[in-house]
Amino acid sequence: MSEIEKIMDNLLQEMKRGTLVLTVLLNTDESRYGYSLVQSLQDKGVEIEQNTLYPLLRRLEKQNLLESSWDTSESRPRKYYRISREGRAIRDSLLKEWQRTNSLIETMLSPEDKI
Amino acid sequence: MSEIEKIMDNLLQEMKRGTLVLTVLLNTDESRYGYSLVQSLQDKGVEIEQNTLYPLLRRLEKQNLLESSWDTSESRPRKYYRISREGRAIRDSLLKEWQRTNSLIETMLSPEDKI
DNA sequence: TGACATTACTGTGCATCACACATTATATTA
DNA sequence: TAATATAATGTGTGATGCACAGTAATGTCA
Repeated sequence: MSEIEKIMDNLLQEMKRGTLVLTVLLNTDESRYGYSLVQSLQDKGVEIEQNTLYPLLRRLEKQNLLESSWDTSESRPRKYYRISREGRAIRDSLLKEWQRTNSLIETMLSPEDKI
Repeated sequence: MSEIEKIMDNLLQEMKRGTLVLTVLLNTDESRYGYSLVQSLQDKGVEIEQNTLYPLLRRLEKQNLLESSWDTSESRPRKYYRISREGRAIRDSLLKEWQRTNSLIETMLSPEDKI
């Protein structure tokens, strides 16, 4: 991988980081378990790996943005996560901020701003 | 500051991080020096501090995404930065990725996705 | 039986920003 | 004249958080 590709990768990664939490919070209105979240996010075009998502889920639970419960009725036990009240508040704020930033970027693209 | 506010701050910060580089690259089509960039970005609603921007500018220069030149003709010397050819390529890719992510988020908000 | 899918968890390293601090010069005001 | 504000650039440290590279175990299908 060339130097410039490495730099590009880093920057893309950095950009993705900020959106991961929002993405998760936008997809846990219904209870979800880690593995299924990985699958469905990937289906939607969000590249996320297990070893990124699992620690993230646990962190969000610790911060009380997600609630969890085990389902042991099936053969393989699954840990289900669902967004909490606080999580919804955070999600909405993050969303607002995202949209604000998006407007800013659009503005920066507009012709009068480009000279 | 309450626990939840701290969490919120962290997340907002995290989200901002990924966009800083793009923001800078979108505002250096004309030569700019650090101080003026801070001012104009703040005017546009992008909160950025000197001690964040200056290291960032130097990093981007090191990565050849920005080019710099000193203007010593005025009383106070100023270091001007301008986006490079590689910088433009990176900027365009980042922008595409941003817009792609924005679409994803919009999709996640759509009713059929919310059950 | 062997390969692959499903499901969860962990430890280390690297990159980056925020915060605090430092430095110099000029302009303004007390 | 002294103090303060503004212009302008720089550095060092700490916290955070993801990616990468694993481990582990069960279920399914060829």
